Amino acid sequence: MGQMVPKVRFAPSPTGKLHVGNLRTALVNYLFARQAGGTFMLRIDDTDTERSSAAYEAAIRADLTWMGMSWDCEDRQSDRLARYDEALATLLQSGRAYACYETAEELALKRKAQLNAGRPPVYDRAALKLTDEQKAAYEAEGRRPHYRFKLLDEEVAWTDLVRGDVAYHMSSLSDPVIIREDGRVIYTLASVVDDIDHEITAILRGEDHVTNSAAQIQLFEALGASAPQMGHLALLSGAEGEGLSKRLGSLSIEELRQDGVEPMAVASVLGRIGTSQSVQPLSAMTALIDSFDISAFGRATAKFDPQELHQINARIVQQYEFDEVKDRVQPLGIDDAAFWLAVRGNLASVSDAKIWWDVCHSAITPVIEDADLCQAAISLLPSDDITDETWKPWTKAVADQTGKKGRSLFMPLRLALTGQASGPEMAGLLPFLGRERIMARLQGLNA
RNA sequence: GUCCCGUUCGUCUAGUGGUUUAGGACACCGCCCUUUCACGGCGGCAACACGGGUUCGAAUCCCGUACGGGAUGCCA
Repeated sequence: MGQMVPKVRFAPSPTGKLHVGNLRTALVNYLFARQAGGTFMLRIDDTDTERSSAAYEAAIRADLTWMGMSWDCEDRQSDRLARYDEALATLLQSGRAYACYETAEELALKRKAQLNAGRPPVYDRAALKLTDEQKAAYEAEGRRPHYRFKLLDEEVAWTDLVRGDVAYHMSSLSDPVIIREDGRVIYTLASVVDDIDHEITAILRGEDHVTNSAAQIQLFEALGASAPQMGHLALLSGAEGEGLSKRLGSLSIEELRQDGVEPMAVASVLGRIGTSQSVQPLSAMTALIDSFDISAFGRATAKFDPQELHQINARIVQQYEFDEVKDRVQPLGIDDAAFWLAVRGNLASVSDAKIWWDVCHSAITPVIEDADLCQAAISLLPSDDITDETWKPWTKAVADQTGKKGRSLFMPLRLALTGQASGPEMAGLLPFLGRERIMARLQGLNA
């Protein structure tokens, strides 16, 4: 079993945008498959037709593609409805599924009553006792049945890929509804049927699914299959410890992308957070794949800090060669490898290069902190071509003449030449400024 | 309410009864390097949620408490 080639799936429901919690699940599945030379499948879980939309599905695909996570095959639940009907028939025949006629309101009422009585809100299986006459009467009334899967009252145990031995008593669980009153299948059933048909070997998902998994293990067995391996990742929380995975709006991947976050920064953080491996800026997915280890994931909720993401991002950006960002900076008007090299060390995002491009190519308002020093600099600027060799002798000469050194020598020049207190190495920036701007800015002129 | 799960430096964690003055990474602070910032090098600060118990000995085992998370849907 340990030698089998894994086949895993990421099964989003297209009812919202991907957020960091979702994407982490996808990434873990992807890495798990890729490391073992297995198969990574994308499955669209669109059984909830009311909430699903094509736009969300497109957004999910776009996010995965942007991340560089390719999938080997895909399927969608809405294309497989006939298979779910067959599964229901099988279950009905073996007595593991049964028709129910309560309305949603009646069930809500029952739950409330149980809660008030201090009992767990478990479905009482009243429908199991219905006679054929009673069922006929409901049907005559216009009620359509929904179907539940009959849980076996026993302990379900499995060895979880991340949590180790897990055991769950089914007594506090309701028989899950698997087919709605209107005939549409519910995820609980559809997912199991798909996993069987697609021969999924491991299900890696969030810890919010543990009770689902317990029930679904019985479903696998009732359908004549054995359950795949299960792995339940601890959820991520925000800085305040609040749950993240169910918060649709928070930290969408689309948003991160718009903020200039690199896909590998996202992968570097999400692939390592909550594990015993340290988060470090990895510039290639292969590095993450090679080092992936499902057993390194902890069981405790990990805090996701967007600031850490941005730090990792900056370091990845600073390592890029011009060729790697060419396609993105050219539209900004930047087509100069030397310039990229000169400024990359101070960027937080690729598009920040534009800030320094503008400093070199458009007018700015210089900050004159030490006018005397600037005058000295003007008179001492070498007359030959300005290169990255110019800065050192020039500032040396200014230092000799003015007696200034260190910060008091340096900062006024930086402020005058760039208008900013920090930035890329001045020696490298100087050639791109050009003599004219240098002279003008040292005089305090907008140039 | 009930059922699961979790709780070690600011953060992610190592640690499965003695080898631990609790280790690493990131962050932070300092020094060095660089006549800015960053990078790099060196160093530093900093944690076993609480209370009982078991034991010669507990971060590690047991019980309880607190706090947090998840589940409890004709959502996924």
